[in-house]
Amino acid sequence: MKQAKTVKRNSVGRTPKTAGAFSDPAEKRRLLIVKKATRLFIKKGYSQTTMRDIARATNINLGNLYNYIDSKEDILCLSFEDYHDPAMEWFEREGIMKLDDPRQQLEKSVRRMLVMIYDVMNEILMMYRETRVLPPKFLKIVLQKENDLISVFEKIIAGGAAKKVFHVRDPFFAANMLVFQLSLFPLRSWNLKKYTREEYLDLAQETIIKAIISDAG
Amino acid sequence: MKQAKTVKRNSVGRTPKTAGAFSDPAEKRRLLIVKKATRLFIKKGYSQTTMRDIARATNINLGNLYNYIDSKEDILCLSFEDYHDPAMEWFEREGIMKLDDPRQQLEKSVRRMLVMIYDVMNEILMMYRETRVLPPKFLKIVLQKENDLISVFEKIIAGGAAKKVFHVRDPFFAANMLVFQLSLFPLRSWNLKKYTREEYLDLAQETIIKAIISDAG
Amino acid sequence: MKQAKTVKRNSVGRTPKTAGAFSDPAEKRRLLIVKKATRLFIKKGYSQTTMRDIARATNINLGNLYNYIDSKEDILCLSFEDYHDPAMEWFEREGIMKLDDPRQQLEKSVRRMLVMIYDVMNEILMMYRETRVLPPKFLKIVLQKENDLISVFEKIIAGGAAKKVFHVRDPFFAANMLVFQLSLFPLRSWNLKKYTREEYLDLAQETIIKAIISDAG
Amino acid sequence: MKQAKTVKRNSVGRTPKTAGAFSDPAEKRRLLIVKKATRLFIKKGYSQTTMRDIARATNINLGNLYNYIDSKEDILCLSFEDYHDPAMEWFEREGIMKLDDPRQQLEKSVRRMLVMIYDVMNEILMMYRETRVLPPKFLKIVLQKENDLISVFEKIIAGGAAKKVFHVRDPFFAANMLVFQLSLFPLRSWNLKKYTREEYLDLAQETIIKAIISDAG
DNA sequence: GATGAATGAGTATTCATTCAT
DNA sequence: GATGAATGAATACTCATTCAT
Repeated sequence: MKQAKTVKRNSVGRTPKTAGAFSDPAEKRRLLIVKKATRLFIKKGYSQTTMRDIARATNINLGNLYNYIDSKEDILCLSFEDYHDPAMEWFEREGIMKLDDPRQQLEKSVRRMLVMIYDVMNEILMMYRETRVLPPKFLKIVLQKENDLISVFEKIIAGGAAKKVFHVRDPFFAANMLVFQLSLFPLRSWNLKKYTREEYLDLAQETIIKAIISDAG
Repeated sequence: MKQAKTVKRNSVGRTPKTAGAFSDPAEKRRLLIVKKATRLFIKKGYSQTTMRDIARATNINLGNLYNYIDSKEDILCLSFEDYHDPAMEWFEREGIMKLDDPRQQLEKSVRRMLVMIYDVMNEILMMYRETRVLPPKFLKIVLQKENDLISVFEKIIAGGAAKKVFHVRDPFFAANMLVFQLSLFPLRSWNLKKYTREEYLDLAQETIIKAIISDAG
Repeated sequence: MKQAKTVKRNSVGRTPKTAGAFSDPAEKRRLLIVKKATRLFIKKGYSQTTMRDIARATNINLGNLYNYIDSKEDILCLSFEDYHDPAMEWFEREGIMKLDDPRQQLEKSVRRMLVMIYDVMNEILMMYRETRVLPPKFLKIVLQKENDLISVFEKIIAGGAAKKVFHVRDPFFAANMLVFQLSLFPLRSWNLKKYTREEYLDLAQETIIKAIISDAG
Repeated sequence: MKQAKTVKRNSVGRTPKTAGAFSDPAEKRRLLIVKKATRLFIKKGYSQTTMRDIARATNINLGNLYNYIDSKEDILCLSFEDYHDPAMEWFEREGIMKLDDPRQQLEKSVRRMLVMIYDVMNEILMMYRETRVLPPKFLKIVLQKENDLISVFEKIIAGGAAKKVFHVRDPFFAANMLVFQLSLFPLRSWNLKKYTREEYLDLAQETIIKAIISDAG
């Protein structure tokens, strides 16, 4: 919040991801911090996690921590990053948007997203909870990424509707609801414990897709 | 060392709601505190809201505040209360469970819940975010109330399925998804601003119900 | 500490003890306060006892309390009073100082003091502990009263020494030690629990007197 | 929620006293805190001494204080420690218990204890006053140490009684009284100011011992 | 005299962040 | 880069005392 400091403050605006990024020991250290801190944020909440907690968890001296990150808030921002990118990359990689069959397109996408989200459910929950703490500038970026995912689904739905395979009145709204439904598990896991991972995935997929496909009304 | 306080500690054990409750000026004051504090929790988050903030917002002296509430946590608990009860009361009052037509039953219920939730969206969002801060004992109560609502919808869905009006594989899961979908607006309002209240309500209702009724798969 | 307020502030300088003192309902109330507060001071210590505690214990409204006493400190002062007077009165009443036999004089006095102190041991302990809180002016009075008792014993001892019945080098010192020894039980009761009241009284009396009488050295 | 602190919490469990303890600058700092705080406790009482007072007195920043101690109570506990150990160590070192002559044994012991107590009279007084504040667990330890001293004297007295040198009915009681008498000066110094240190020591020693030795009754 | 709400200064403790070494 | 002590502002909560009714 303070000010653009020196150089380090690439955190929010960063994503260097140059080839050498992971061989950079400083980057590696930063990653460790974010990972451990995220675990703590998940367990105790952002506000209740102290820098001392993070120092202890990472085995990095409290003062030294600040050689890698700028502020506690900074860690949260770094923690938020990268949770959408893998999703978008998967769409790219799998060439989903080039599929002809809308139904297959939808099914594959929904299944994949459900799986990805299920596996990082704790992080998702944390994000829902701690979003408010984000600095506005960073919040915008996060919301934009969320929007990107919604746009992808909007396209898929609109495409299927054009081909009369899907029956939705408003593709944008449907995409919003769909993406929201993907988070059912992270936000309600306390009530869904009786299902196995596979049971959940099947049920969720079926329920989500039915609303797009069916023409009942 | 503490001491058995006085009676005040009705917070977790429920507000009395006796006929005279609202004529009790102390009760009124407590209500004011909770209301103003809730606004602050919504705006800044629970942890970031200080007791001084609350004192300022209520125009009640900081020390005096503690004549009405026991602790900051206490205020949060009081704030959580009463958000589910109106829902359950409505079901009772309207005799929803006695309706014969499952479709009508479902439509009326979903519409009503969407409306109620839309109108307290900020409070709902706050609850999603601050749940972790709740003392375990109180958390249990809150989750139980949430469960009550799910149970009602589970009954409606199971009833309609028995009559072959609805087509769902797992009524419990469907009820969970349905109740979750009701919160679409509070949790994603930032992306749904382009819809008017009525537009949103119609779209949401249609989308939610379609997944229950349709037999496509 | 504040100031000599109105009239009420007779507390420290008081001892009205007029015939009507106890029929004065205000005085009665004050007495109740002091008695109950003393109990609390004994149990929890002066600093740890709050005015709210005292209000609860006396069933007198917190604000109303201040119609009878001036301050918390005031209560402590009132509590200190009157613990020496009964002792001095006993000496007067019994005509101890007029006895001829120094040994009998000493024995009767020591026994009586031991009994009196044993029966208010908690109050004595409290006084040892909370003396520091007393306002200097009042402290002086208390110490003076303590001194009065020492003086009485000094006279008895000096008298016995003159008659060659007692063998002490320094009657003033001996009196100091004697009066101090009287408080053995209040200050060390945790280690003397195995004695009955009578056992303790006998042992203490014997030990105290032996040091005065004997000529061994 | 707390967290297992670090190692610091050796307070109740005793200071390590390893050879290097005093070269440890942190230990030195802690010692400074305890020493300065003890002075304040003596002067103003524990409850009336604030952490800010202690910070000011030690010239250590208020927050920084907590890098060395865990709580205010912790300081009091640390302050209580070590006041009995030197006594017991002296008995060991001087081989007092191995002396044959009970009278010499008693005289040396009483003299030494009187001296030691005289020189820390303020601390002793403080302990009498603030004992109540101690956490029960720690209180037990303190009382045990007190008991150790009493036991030593009990042995000496019993030994002398067996040899018909001392004449006491109940060695345990006599030891209790004796140890109590040792504290005459700390608790009554306000009335003994007219004696020099040596005068006091001589008088006290004589008085205490006479009660043990003499067979008058 | 009785009530209970109000006041405001104070309390121990915490914590993100900085800095000298 | 690493260390751990230092900083100072903040935090929830308390309490003796006052005051309007």
